[in-house]
Amino acid sequence: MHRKVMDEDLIYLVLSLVEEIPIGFVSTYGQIAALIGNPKNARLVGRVLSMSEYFGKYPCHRVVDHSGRIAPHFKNQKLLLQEEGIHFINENHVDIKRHKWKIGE
DNA sequence: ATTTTGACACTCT
DNA sequence: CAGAGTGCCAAAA
Repeated sequence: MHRKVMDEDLIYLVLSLVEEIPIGFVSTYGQIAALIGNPKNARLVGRVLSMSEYFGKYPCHRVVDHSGRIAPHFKNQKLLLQEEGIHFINENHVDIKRHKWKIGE
């Protein structure tokens, strides 16, 4: 029988997708949200990622917002991305047009 | 129960 | 892209 997706399932879904983002690419909260079937709830993805360290190590630094802006209060993110070859157009925006991850590449 | 807050997105300007 | 305005949803106050 069908039951509503609960937080733990959600966390699993989000993190398993984040884990699939290849080195050198970035995804967005909205993209992940759409992939888990909640296109309207990108904020939920951000909430999960904010607690992701508790569940293990995931490449959560490869998730940015729709304009390419990196997460506030996550100072290591820029360095981690640059180490993977991501180009920045300014202090806190990656070149998302160039690096956005498309499923199936 | 109502308001505020936050790792967001979309549409215009 | 930057800013402002509006929509969204869940957790915290």
